[in-house]
Amino acid sequence: MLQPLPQEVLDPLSAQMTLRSFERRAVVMSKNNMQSELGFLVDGRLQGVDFTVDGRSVGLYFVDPGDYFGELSVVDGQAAAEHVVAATKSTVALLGAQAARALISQHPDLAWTVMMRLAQRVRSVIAQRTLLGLPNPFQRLCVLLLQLAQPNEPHGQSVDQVPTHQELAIMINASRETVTRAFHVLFLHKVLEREGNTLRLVQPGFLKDVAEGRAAPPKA
Amino acid sequence: MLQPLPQEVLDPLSAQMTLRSFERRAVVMSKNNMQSELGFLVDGRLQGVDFTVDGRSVGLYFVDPGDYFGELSVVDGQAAAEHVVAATKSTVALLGAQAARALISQHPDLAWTVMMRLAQRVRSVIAQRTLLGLPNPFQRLCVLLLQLAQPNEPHGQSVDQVPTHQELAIMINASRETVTRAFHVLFLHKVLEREGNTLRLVQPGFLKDVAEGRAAPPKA
DNA sequence: CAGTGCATGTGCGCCCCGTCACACGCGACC
DNA sequence: GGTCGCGTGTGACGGGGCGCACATGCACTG
Repeated sequence: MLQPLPQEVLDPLSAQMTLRSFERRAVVMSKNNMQSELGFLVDGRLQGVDFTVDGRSVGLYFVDPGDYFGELSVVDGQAAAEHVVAATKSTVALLGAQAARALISQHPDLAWTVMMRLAQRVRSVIAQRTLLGLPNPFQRLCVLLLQLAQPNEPHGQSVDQVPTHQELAIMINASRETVTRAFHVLFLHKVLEREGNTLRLVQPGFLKDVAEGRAAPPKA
Repeated sequence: MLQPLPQEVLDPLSAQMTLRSFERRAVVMSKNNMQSELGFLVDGRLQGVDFTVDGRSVGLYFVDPGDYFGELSVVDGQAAAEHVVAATKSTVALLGAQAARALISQHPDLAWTVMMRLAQRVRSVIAQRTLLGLPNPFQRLCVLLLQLAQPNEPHGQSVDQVPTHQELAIMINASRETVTRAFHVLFLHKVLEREGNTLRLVQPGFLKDVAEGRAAPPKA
C-alpha cells in the first residue's frame, strides 16, 4: 500500500507508527472496538474471525506479511467488523486512524489504492456469501477448496497452510465431522492428495463439476 | 452522492449522462459484463441479484430512488459482481466508467464518499454472510427481518415493501415453504402483523431472542 | 365472468446432516 | 517414557427441512 510513497513521506510516517508483537492466539484487534487503527503485518500470520449473533464463528480469512488490515474502520469510523487474532507469533505496525485518514487525504493515489482494496474486500465477502448460499455441505467444501487454491502454481493447484477440519467447517457452515467425511470421500476418489502441510487438488475439474451442480456429491 | 458538487460541475456532467427507462423485470446491468457504468436511480425500484455457481440465486438487495449502483466495477474495473434488474418500471441515469473515474479523481471529497459507500457495502455483505452462518432457517429469518426493519420509525419497527416468501427464502437460503411455515408461527404468536404491504414487528424483542439463540425456535 | 398468472398455505415422506460418544495417532513438553 | 492436548476418524441416532404435490385466494386481462 505504501510502496508508491516517496522516502521523505515515509520517514515522518514511521515515527507515528507503533511496532508491536503478538503471541500466538493473542487478539490484535477486537470487534466493536471503537478506537481504530490501520495495521500492517510485518511478520507472522493473522486471521480474521467473525461471530454470528448466537456466538458461533464464521468467515475466517488470513492476513499474510506485507498486507494490511483494519482499513474498514479507518474509512467509515465505525467499530471493527471482525476480530483479528495472531495465527502465529507476529509483529505488526500500527497507525492511528486519524493519521491514516490524513495520509489518505493528502495522497489521492492512496485513496484509489484504498478504494481498490475495499472493492476487493466486497468481492471476497460476496464470494463467501455465494458459497454459503449453496444447499449442500459437500458442494460448499468443493467451492471453498477451489477458492483457497486460487493463487497458486499453474499445473496442479494446491492449498498451502491447510486449515484444520474445524476451521474449514466454520467457513462452510458445517460440522467438523461432515468435513472429515467429505475429505475421506475425496481422498478415496483420488480428487485430493495430502502432502505434509499442503493439499494437492489432483482433479480440480471434478471439484468444479460438483461445485456447479453438474456432478452429484458422491456418497462413498 | 453528487449533492456536494457545485452547479457548474453538474451541468456539463449531465451532458455526459444517459437517461434510460426500464420495464419491470428488465435487466439494467448484468453480471460479468465488462463495460461498466455508474448508475443513478431516478425513479422506481431496482434489485440486485446474485447467483451461486450452480444457478440458484442469493443475496438480493434493493436500490431506491436517489441511490446509485455499479460503483464496484467502476472502482476496480472488474466485471459486475451482480445482476441488477428493475423491480418496478424505473428510470436510470447512467455515466460511463471512465467519466465516473475522472470525476472521482478530480474531487477528493467524492473519493471519500465512494470509500464510505464501499465500506458500507462490505459491512452489509458481511451482515448477510453472518446471517447465512446461522444453522437454523427460523433463526435466519428472524435476523433478516430485524435487518430489513433497521431504518424505520422509533416506536414499532416495520418492514415496508415486504418481499415475497420466495425472495425471503432466497436471502436466507431456505425453501419457500419453510419461510411460509415460519411466518405462520410468527403470526400465531403475534410477533408479526401484516398490514397491507407493510409488516409490523410487534415483538422485536422476541425476534432478537431467537436470533441470538436465547429462545428456541417455536414449533407451533 | 372465465381464464391465467402469482403469492401463499399445508400435508407427507425421505434423507441428510448435526450431535453425541468414543477411539486413535501424533507432537509437545516435563 | 508418560501424558496431555489436539486433530482426526467413525458409528449410531434423531430431527428438521427440502422437495413434491396439491389447494386456495387474489389481481389483472381478455
